[in-house]
Amino acid sequence: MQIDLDLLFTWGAIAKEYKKGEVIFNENETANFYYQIVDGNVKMINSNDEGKEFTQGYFNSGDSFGEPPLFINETYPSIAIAFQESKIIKLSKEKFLKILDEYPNIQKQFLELMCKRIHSKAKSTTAIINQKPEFRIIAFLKAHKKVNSDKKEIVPFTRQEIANFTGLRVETVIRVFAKMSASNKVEIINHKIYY
Amino acid sequence: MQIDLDLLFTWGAIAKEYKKGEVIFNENETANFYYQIVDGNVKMINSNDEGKEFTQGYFNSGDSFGEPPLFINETYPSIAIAFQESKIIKLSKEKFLKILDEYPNIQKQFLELMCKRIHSKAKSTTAIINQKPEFRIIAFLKAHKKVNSDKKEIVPFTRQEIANFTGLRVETVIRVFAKMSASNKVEIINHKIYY
DNA sequence: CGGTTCCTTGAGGATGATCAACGAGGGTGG
DNA sequence: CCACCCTCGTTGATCATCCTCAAGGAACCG
Repeated sequence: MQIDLDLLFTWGAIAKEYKKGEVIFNENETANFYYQIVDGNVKMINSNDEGKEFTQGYFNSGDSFGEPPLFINETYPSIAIAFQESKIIKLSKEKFLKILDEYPNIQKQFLELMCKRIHSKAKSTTAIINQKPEFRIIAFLKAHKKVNSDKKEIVPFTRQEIANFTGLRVETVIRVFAKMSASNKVEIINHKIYY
Repeated sequence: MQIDLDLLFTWGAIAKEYKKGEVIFNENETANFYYQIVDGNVKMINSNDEGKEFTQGYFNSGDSFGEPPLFINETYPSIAIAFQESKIIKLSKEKFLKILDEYPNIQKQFLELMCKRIHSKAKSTTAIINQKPEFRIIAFLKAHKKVNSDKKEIVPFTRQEIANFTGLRVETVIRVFAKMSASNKVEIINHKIYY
């Protein structure tokens, strides 16, 4: 889902550059802007007391993120961080909500987007609860596979990232992949994972 | 969120009675209806191979449920079961989508509802990942506390239900509550939990 | 090259799951 | 009214699993 860039700029949006690792918004902060990535990518995470990280989601060029709190007067449940150097469009909450009022079609697309998010969150939560690390990891791999072909593709995530997504530890992820490789569920060539 | 009953009936909705434990829709089933509870309540769950249950959510009188797949052409990610004898309104997907088109205000309310769901799912997933059973349970208690008073209220869930929600086992839940009672984080009077 | 960042392996320990058995309460029908 | 049943709560013992900690090794990039 993305709103047309020209439209955004017409309504007074500005583009901002974020450095790698820069915080875009913080947990518990009030939501004042609509964000849409022009170029780069963003991760949303939570970290607990001991510094363990949990990744809520990755967002790439063209994606918007952090919308839900705009609609319901809630603070952000997670931190958003630029994962690489990124160019991101910001539009004030008021203007954003006005756009939705003016263009019912855009509103509908957002409704659909939110439904997709709920659906995928329901699936991933189920996978996480299901305990078995291998199960969690396979669910992650399936969810993030671009094409649905049978052909194995390289997995563009580090083991640490997969750990953060699945709520496991790096070492566990590594050991599970070793087992999965032995049973031909994935291929590992030169440390790179193919699924 | 609920659509006005008269409006629903005008559009051809019918009310159906479900017995306690009756399945309303199944996992992986195609979504053909909009459901709204008139009376009773419904739980959405997933169970894994070993029969362990995970509760995605409870829904009560006035709530609608199972909407996301209607918008995105996906199957249901979970099972919906009547938790008590319940009276539930069904409206065909086509008619439901037409209502949303005709009444932008209703569509907007659904958008807000979906945002609330995402928000609370983000919060509960974070709590679950956070590992520590006590942490998970406290998050559950907080999320389900009706009033936000300091006064302790009775917790209207069985330990099994809390276990299913938090992804823990009953015995673990019991032992954690025993500890929490000792440290005055909850009160337990006659097996009933107050938080 | 030299420094990051990422990956790997092993040993040991903590913790929640599992299994099994029993207790307690509440409702129902004879 | 009480005997029974059914659901819910409780407890202890044992086990499997993943986390932790520690120490290196490999790959990649300027």
